[in-house]
Amino acid sequence: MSRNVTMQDIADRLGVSKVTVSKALNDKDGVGEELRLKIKKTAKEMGYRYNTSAKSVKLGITYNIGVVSHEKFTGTDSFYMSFYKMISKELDKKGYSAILHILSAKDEAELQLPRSYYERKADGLIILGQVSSEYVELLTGIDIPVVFLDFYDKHNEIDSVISDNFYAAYELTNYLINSGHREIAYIGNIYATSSIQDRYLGYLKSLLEHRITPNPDYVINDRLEDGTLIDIELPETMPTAFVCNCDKVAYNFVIKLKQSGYRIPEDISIVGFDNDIYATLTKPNLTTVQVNVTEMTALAVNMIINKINNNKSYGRIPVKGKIIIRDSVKRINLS
Amino acid sequence: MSRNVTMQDIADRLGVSKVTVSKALNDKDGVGEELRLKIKKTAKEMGYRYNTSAKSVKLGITYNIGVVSHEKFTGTDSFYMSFYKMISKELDKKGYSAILHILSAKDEAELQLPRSYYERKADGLIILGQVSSEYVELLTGIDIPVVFLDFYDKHNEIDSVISDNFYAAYELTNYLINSGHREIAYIGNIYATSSIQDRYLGYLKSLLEHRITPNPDYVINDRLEDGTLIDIELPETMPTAFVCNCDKVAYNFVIKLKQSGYRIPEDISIVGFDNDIYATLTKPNLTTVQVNVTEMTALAVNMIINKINNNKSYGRIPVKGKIIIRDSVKRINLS
DNA sequence: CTGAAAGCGCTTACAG
DNA sequence: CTGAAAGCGCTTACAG
Repeated sequence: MSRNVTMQDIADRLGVSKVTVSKALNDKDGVGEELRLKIKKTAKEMGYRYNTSAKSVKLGITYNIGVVSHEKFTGTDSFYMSFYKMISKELDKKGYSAILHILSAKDEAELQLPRSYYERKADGLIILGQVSSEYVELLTGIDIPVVFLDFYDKHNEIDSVISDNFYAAYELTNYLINSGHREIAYIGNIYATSSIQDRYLGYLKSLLEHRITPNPDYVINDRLEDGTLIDIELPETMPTAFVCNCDKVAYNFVIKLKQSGYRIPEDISIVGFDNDIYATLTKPNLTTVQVNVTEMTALAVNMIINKINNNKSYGRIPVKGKIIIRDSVKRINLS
Repeated sequence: MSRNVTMQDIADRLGVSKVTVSKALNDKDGVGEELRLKIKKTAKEMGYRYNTSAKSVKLGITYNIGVVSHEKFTGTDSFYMSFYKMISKELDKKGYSAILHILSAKDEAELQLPRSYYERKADGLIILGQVSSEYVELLTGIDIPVVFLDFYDKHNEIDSVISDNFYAAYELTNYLINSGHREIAYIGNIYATSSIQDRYLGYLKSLLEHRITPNPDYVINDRLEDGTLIDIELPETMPTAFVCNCDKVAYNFVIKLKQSGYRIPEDISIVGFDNDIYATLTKPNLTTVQVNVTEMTALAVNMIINKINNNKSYGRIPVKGKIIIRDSVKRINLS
């Protein structure tokens, strides 16, 4: 357990220069194959550990990526924390490390950037989930690359990977209509997040395409703009189906419907979004949409690394989700 | 958005030396108060960002902590991911960043340490959750401090913060006995993790203290040693109460009991552990134990930082949990 | 194929 | 209170 073995130490032991050691360990040209092997072997024997900091000073590259997510999205049963986990694994594969920064509401309001930025600990930032447009504005002005994940903003210059909420909601509503439903409501605060909004728009497109006149009473609020869930009010006249903006809300809503005496799916059909734990906790199990976390993660990681290396621009990249058919939708006999 | 402002740049602008700038920005002695203020102001104006890498080369300190957690503990509804989130926030408060490393079963078996170690990206490691004893052995031999969180090993030299599973299970079982129960079973594979084992032992102590002879049929397996949950077999003669090693298992078990025609808590009482999402998903809501994540996190973070700075040793520190009384236990009339 | 020199941005004694 | 000098461990031209 020798303290701080350096390239110089290896060089001394072998009677070569540290330049040669550096080349050998980094698999660069300019070292004989035999010598390279010997150097690597000696490095291992001596317990050499690469000093990333030293490399960073010289090259200005840390091989760290900061991942920023708002505290309001990272509760106990958090989708984004498992997203972060995937990002961390994916970055690790590519030789990078992931530094998480939970963005507090206070720091967001005061436009405080994460430590990894102020202290040059990261070469780029992945923003996981929505932040205020002021904060987006701030992020577009900093001098390291930024990629937005699962969220986009009206700023057209930002690079983002999003799940194709619009298209998925459109398909899901089509599915409902093809199952014979005509009275279909949407549950979600369409001003709270762009996800909820886009899902609403996809729902709306499906309605319009099928010449179903949208009913304003059928757009039902589920939360405050800060994300706090509120009690969902049933409309005066009930539709035959509800599109819920997420499985959790669907779960709560199904309980409420049952308490009001409705049977699912006999009386009321329900679809959710996310395919998270609530989808199968709900009885009957929810027909829902599964976000393709794996692909989104891979894309975002590739984007940030490419942006770091050659400053590429990508724009907004939607990733298709997948409809999971389960037992919460009734097929209505068409008259 | 000037690229790469350095201390030298600030010094030049102000006609002082970079040494003075360094002292001012680090709040060290040796600069006039007025000059210090002027330097800080100029740094801000010029958009100076501290270069941690450069500091690290000189000082050998990265202000990063690696957090290592086994992939098997970090599923979708993961307790450990929210634990990690707390750690990240707590470290941030102290000026550190948290680098997550998901330990794959393969890397664990091959005794591969995380990148943050091999590349000197971290000053210390927090191990979140159980790893194999070979891996623990490996970790005790490395030359940066390590703190184990929510897990300990027979190695007595390791520093660890654990929830006091033993004591909590003891109290929980006492509560059952005080409620009139005498036939009490324990559900959990007592060889799978030290948590499950300690909870079992606390249960056992309570039994012994109350002169209740332990019944071997009342220790019931719930999982394979790799963590995969298995179907729980009901004992031939049913006890009046079950201590489940975690809420999730309790949740599944309650469903099974109901399917077999038992009512909870009228026929069978149940207690869980963890107070996670499953505690309130279970109907009736579970009486359970809440792990004090906040305090455990704060302790672990303090420990690792103190170990880095003055190599202190702590040993095994248990943190008390809190019993949450809900509706899953029946008070039996004592004859 | 191998290596001497310069430099990345910072901090730490030490001298004035 | 202020700063010149040395050095942390590495990499990048460049020369041999």
